[in-house]
Amino acid sequence: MGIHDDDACNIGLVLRLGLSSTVESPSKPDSNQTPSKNPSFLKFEATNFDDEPSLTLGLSSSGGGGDSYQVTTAATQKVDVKPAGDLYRQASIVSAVSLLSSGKVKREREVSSEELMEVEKNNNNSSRLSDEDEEGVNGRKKLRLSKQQSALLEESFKQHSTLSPKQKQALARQLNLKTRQVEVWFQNRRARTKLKQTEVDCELLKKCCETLTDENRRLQKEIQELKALKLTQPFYMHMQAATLTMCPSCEITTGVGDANGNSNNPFLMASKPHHFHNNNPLSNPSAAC
DNA sequence: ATTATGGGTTTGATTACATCA
DNA sequence: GCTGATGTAATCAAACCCATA
Repeated sequence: MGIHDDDACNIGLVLRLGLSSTVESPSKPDSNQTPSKNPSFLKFEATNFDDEPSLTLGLSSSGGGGDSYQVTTAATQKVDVKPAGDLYRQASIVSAVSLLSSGKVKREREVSSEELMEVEKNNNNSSRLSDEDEEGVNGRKKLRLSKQQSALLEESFKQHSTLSPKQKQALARQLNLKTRQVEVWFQNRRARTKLKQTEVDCELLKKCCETLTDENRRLQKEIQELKALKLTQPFYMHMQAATLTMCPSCEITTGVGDANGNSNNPFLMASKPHHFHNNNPLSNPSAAC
């Protein structure tokens, strides 16, 4: 799966505050969806006190929109595997890399010429089911890739997160590894990249959740204040309501007569800071604004 | 300063299962 | 429907790292 670093930034938040006690996300994933098909879906239920304004924050790999309470991120797209040209282009890199046996890295595996011969021999046996060879004799001896091998694998992974059989074989030859080992390395790399990205998404959503919870609490308080105000001066508020308009996307209430937002109306909400009007995607859930 | 060691982390490998041609 | 190839998810365990005594 090709997960790009900037995916984490490609998140839009929408916050709606309503008086109903339930909030439904129309674009939430199908409940039958298996985790493997939508692994990045996460959902948080924010505070919901007094059965009034409630908040749901979700993450889906599909684009959310409309009235959904969702955070969306474009994650885990499958990357098309192109023909092997890119890999072959790297052959010269590997050749050079294989000459650089510095031995300065503590964990780096020293590869003797005998080992290389052995691996080369094993490369001829590249079938998925026929790589069992030496395992049974020596027990589970774990291979440690050299720094150069790891570097080339990483380089290849940057270009293709999955490899065709021919690409695997070519790369295995260049690395003096078995095809199966290259295959396993890519499997693990994909899995761990995905896990890492999920953790990043999770942290991001936690922060979003905290932000939105605070905002929810603030708006809840604001509603209570307005209700109290309405009770004390019902007739005056009724008259003022006719002069108010509301932004449909972010529900900022403004006066009609003043384009600058200035008003001498003492009951307008504009005196409170509107937290979402900045460029920070984390604290700017209302993309519509 | 050196060494042993225990715990945490990284990573190569295996297994089970799903999907698709 | 069966089969083989290949993918993901979960897991194991060797190798490594590092703080501590």
